[in-house]
Amino acid sequence: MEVKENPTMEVLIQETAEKLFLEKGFASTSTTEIAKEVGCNQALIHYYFRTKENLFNLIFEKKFREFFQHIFELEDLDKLPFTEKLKHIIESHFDLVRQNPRIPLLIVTEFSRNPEMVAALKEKLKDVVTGLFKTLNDDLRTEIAAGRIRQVELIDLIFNTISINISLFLLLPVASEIMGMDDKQKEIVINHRREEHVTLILNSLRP
Amino acid sequence: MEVKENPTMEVLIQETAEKLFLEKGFASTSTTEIAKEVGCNQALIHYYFRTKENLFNLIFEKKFREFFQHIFELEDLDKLPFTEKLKHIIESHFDLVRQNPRIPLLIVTEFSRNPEMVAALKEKLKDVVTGLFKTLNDDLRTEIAAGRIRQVELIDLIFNTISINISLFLLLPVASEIMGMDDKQKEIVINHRREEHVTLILNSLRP
DNA sequence: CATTTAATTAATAGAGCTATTAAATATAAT
DNA sequence: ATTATATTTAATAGCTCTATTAATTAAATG
Repeated sequence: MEVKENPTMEVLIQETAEKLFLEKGFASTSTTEIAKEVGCNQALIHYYFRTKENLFNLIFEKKFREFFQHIFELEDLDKLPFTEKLKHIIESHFDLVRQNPRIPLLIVTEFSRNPEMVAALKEKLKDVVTGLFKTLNDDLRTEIAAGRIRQVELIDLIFNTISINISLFLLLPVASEIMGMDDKQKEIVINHRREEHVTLILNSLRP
Repeated sequence: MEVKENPTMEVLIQETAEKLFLEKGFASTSTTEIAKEVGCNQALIHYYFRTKENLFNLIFEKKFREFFQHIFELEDLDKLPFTEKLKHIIESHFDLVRQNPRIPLLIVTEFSRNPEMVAALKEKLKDVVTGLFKTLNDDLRTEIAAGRIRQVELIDLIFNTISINISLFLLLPVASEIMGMDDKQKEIVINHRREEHVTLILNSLRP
């Protein structure tokens, strides 16, 4: 095993492929194009990854896992009161999506191309999900019982959070074009929405 | 001008193309495939529409316009109190997306392929948008002034509604696969979420 | 009916894409 | 230094795709 000093061609290809697949999806990205952007021969991609599908699946799995792991990798929030905890979860999910704005789209579009792939990955989520969900659900039940929060299912709460966060970064490119916004304005909107999402979810939980 | 009795080849092609483009997007749908599904010669598609891009743009514009027009084609809600009006808007937007679950995805993905297209269509929205938004915003300001609703911008309210509605139908295919849901269960979830979306938005507006 | 026009097909040019193979070059090992 | 191994490239087979053209069939018109 050699130590990787400078970016190896293999990783350079993977990084470039990742960028292009996220930008344009599987079908619209050719190995020829990846090679051109990397500055290497097109056959090299097949030398390292054999098929385009292989390369894509590798990247997809990695991104998929990273993305969902981060969602549930929350530091010890135990000490915080429930709404503070929730606020923290919403915000860190928001930040995660902000840093990976195209991954939800990739997952959704890849799913129509190849439903088995996502199905195959669900196992990897099971335990990670049950972990956080169990304690969070206990907390939620306690709050509801104490009358501090309206009757609501955890799954709905999570769905609301994910929905509102991913939609922003899904729609922003289109919306900003329609409204003629520059980068600075987008930045302002994003920061504003970060607060709005917390307000939306937390306010909606009041009994 | 002839009366179209049976579906003409031209419209049959358009309908089939519409179906396939919505299912698999522009890049993954070939004119060869459309022809095969229609049961005609592949050249016929180019005879009627010259290019694949042409055919796609035609369909895209039509769907785009239909979709946004329906959003703002609300019957006279003037008599209703504000929250009732809002409830109605959320629900009818929900129903619109339910009937066209893949169009938001089409718009978003097409936008990365061809940003000018969406930019070009924004004109068609301007007047339609300003119409409803003006009166709705007046209502909203009145409610806020009267202390019946928290301080909120109309644009955020609309963004919240659109986000939560489109996300459901974007994520449901993936989520239902991960959770192993059948059609009946999906139906139940959809109906449940329809109520939850109204609750979420309306509750969040309380001062 | 004869002729013009429209609809449809067969054939194919031309391009790009994926994947493989064999040759060339660089790197490591003995 | 020589051999072995790994990396990279050139060339190309084999597909599939889009678009065009010319030929064929069907429909409409005078």
